[in-house]
Amino acid sequence: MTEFISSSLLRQLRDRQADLPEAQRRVVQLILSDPRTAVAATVEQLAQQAGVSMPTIVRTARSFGHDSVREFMVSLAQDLAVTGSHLHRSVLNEDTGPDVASKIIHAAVSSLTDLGRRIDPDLVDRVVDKLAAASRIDCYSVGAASSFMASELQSRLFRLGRPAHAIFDAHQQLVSANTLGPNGVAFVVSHVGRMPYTLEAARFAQSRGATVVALTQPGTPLAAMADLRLEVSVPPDAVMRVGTEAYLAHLVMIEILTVRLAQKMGPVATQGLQQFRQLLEQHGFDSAEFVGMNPDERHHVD
Amino acid sequence: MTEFISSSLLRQLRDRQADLPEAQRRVVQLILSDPRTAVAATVEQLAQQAGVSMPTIVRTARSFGHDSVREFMVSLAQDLAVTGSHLHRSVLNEDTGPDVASKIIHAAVSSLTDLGRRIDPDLVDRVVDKLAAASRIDCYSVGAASSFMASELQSRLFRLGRPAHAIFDAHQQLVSANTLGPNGVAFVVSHVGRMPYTLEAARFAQSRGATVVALTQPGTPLAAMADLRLEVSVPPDAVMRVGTEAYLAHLVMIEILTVRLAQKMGPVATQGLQQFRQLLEQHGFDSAEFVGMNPDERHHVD
DNA sequence: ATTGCCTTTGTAAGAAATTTACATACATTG
DNA sequence: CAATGTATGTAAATTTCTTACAAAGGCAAT
Repeated sequence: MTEFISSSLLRQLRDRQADLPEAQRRVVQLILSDPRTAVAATVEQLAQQAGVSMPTIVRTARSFGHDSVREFMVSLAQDLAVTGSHLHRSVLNEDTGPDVASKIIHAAVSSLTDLGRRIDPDLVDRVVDKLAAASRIDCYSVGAASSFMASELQSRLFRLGRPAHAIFDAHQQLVSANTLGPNGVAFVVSHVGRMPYTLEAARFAQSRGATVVALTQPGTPLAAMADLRLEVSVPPDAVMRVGTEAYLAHLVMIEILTVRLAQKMGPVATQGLQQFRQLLEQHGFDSAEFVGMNPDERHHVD
Repeated sequence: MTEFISSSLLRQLRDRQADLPEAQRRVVQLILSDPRTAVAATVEQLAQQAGVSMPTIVRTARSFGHDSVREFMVSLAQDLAVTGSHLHRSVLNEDTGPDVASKIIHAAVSSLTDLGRRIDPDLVDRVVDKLAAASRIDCYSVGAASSFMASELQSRLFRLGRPAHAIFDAHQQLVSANTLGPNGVAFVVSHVGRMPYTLEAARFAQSRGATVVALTQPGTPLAAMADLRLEVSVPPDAVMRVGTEAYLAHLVMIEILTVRLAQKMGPVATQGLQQFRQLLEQHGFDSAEFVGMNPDERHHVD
């Protein structure tokens, strides 16, 4: 239903401005220098400020593939809301408190929208089908972060009635790999994707007929060997920024997978979940804090 | 520098439509029924489709505090880019794969932008100052998710040279609380914020003079007793409880805190961090995988 | 070097869209 | 049942956007 917007108009403006004729380049520079003001301006104002004629504004809009200035502006406005005009996203020392918060949030948001652009629904569905049919799903991971992801995934799968386990210990991963068999799935979560022991376990599982699903970034050894690659690429971190964006992307990916799985497994699973939650709450547990959430609660499938 | 946009225009449209006169209500309904088309439409088209006159469109724009239709549309476009028009954001059974992904991502994004709107930079700075000055920072948490958050926080603080510990065990939380003292900080992470033991530990720490910082949702017992409340509320229409969105918000909040802390602690800390990363990478590690790891867990990798 | 063509740009007219001014209809209240 | 106020539409006025066309400059081929 909803389409993701083409691709950052702001970025296009920045990247292609050099190829443009003089007058249009000035227009682009003006827009780039203060996009928030620019979206609100009329063609006349823009022309005046950039020191060009009105038709040049129209031409500029057309240069970027829009039929009318109006359309171009709408596009720009949407883009602006997402990227917040932070083409330079690293936090600087002189940034004030609000700046820091805003930049970090914008970076997070744009990494998620990026995920949305890159995601391949067919691949997701193939993974989901695999998960739905698997005789066993073992989630391997390394590192605190990935461990959390793996156990989050495991608990969600488990609550959907799928036989899932989370395995963090390298040795136990090998043991698991040995027994997965042709209908088993080894779901490996590792952003870096080059942890020898875990890789070895995955390869072993694969050699015994299991399917290896990898949640990792593109170009890693893990991605290379996996049967199904859920690739999440994240912009390289600037100075102080550490992997938050990868976590966010992983979490969201896991949510997408499990929601889709719940949906595909139909009302039976969905109902079961609801009952489960009620049960938990009757006993005074808070299901959410308990084991992460179930997909059904948030995006209740009905 | 960057300002966050007022507050969801789409939501306003939905909520206030009942109070509007007939003709304007029809306009709002038309917009709401297909916002993507609406932003691109002209006043004339809109008027025709809604079965009203052109001035009514102008009036509607003004009803929502905008001087011109143009301004109104820009606002709408920005809003649309963020919330993706999913006012009803639950996933439906008939949604296709792309729909599901899109809805989930939009939900995640809008919960983050929401965080951006609500965040109080002064409060953040007060917390940061506390963390910078603390003689000890103990991070308490409960549940798989929060545990991850707490250790993530701990390891970041630790790498900034702050004496931080992550404590998940209720009993050990009490022990810690006993020894924190007046310059200590108990940083409690719990979205639900009503876990008796942990609460007790926090109260105990407080009674002994320590500062209690809480990362939780508004209105919880934890929020009520904390000295400094970092409140994260999941979007109001998020039906049930914690889910991915709360995690995302927590992670981002932690990032904001630690980045700000690094910044305030000056170039020394920042440099240290950079050197640390370089060191890791020289040794073939990817710093990303380390994030969230306790230093003593490092041997898992390699 | 000059001609001719192509590209870039601006001017000014034209078209389209938006806003205002005003009039009408309907309801509400004294 | 007037009188006032609100809600709406009509049509004109205004603003904004687009097109047509012409001028200026550059580049290649003669």
